[in-house]
Amino acid sequence: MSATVARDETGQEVPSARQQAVLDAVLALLVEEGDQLTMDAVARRASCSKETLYKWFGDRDGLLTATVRWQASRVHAGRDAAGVLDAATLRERLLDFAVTWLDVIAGRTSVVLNRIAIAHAGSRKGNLGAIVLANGRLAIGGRVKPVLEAGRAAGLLAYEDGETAFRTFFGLVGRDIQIRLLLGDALDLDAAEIRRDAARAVDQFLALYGQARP
Amino acid sequence: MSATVARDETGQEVPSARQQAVLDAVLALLVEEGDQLTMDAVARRASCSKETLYKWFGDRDGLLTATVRWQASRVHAGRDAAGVLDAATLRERLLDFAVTWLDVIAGRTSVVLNRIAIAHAGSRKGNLGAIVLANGRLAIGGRVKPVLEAGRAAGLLAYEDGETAFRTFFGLVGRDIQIRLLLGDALDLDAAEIRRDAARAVDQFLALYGQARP
DNA sequence: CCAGTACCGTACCGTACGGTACGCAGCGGC
DNA sequence: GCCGCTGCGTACCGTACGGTACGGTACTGG
Repeated sequence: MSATVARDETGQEVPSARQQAVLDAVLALLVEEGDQLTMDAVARRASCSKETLYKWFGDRDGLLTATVRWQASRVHAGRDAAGVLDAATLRERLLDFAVTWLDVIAGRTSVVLNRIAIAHAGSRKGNLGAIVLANGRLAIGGRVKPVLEAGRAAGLLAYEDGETAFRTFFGLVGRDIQIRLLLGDALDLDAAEIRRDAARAVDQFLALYGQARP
Repeated sequence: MSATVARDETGQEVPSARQQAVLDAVLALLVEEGDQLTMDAVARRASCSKETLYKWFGDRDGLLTATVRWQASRVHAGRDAAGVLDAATLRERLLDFAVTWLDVIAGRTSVVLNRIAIAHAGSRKGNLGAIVLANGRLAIGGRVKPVLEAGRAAGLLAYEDGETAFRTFFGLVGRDIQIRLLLGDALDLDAAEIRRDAARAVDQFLALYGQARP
């Protein structure tokens, strides 16, 4: 109940350096060991006592939640410089989103964390799922939609419902990749393939929603 | 080791009526209780003994595998009458696939089974994931691609790689729906919305790949 | 009528794992 | 130096659950 814990701009507690090390250990274990993560293993890996884990994170769910948040806090990078768009810039911005998104969902960490969250959503108390959703699908949506809006304002895109347009973009980019990875399909994408996929998705999106500037 | 078990055309054993009842009990429990499925619960629900469960299915994994296969065997309906396509028929066939697919992935059973399979894929022995994949994504792919081929043969579609074209179709239909449901997002689609979504996806797909018959 | 088989119900076992208790070392404050 | 605090290491507890054993019942074939 100390009043000295740091908090970020949204009021979330930000873990101390030692706690971050513990959370990184959790991520490492998750990636290496598949998901049968035990508190003992975490304590051993992080060289801390189980009692400390329980003191800091409450229980196993708390540890998982903190881990997911911690990972999420790393992904939020990316600049969204605003301003009036031209066609080339719009394309480039969409391409950037697409590449970033594919990089994320194709990463081992994302796959494992999504698996955890999905399993969690299956057994009541589905806040983990909500967190992952908020920091994945919804976060990228929140960042892409303003770009689409700017594109429409500049006369480069035509659509009625921004949500629908974004979800189409999402579908064109992700296709079956995420579900296949979650289900254990090998399917490793290298950077070149990701760029190709992203470019194809952007081309298709612009073919559907783009229009020449009037 | 009785030699009298029935087998289907692919050599899979097909469960007896009593066994089917057990598997249905598993499905019901899965849907009702989230996924913390215990052998005790199954035995109680199906009014059979645990010993029988182990005799029939080997172990818990075997029971899960049989359940997934059993559910998969139900979905394989759907006529694929071949022949030369005209534009309206092609559209209708694609629409039918899209509606069917959305119906499946939006169903409680599919969500729960996918969750099980994904959790399973996270902890070694990922055959459950492979089975779900084979009967979901891959099965529908196998059925859609011939239709696309027929459309191309009829000069109604233009594409180079059938796999890519199909995956685009898949992305346009599914978008973020499956991952959101798996993560516990409420998002309940009624039949009308599914039809709208499916129609939009087909329109978009034809906008990308369709061409007037020369 | 008996033997064999199939299966239900239930008691039981072993263990893995979440969670707690306790001893001990390092360290800052008085 | 002594005291309290934080946190490591480890031993420990309780329980849920996978898997097994066993007794009892119904049915079938001989």
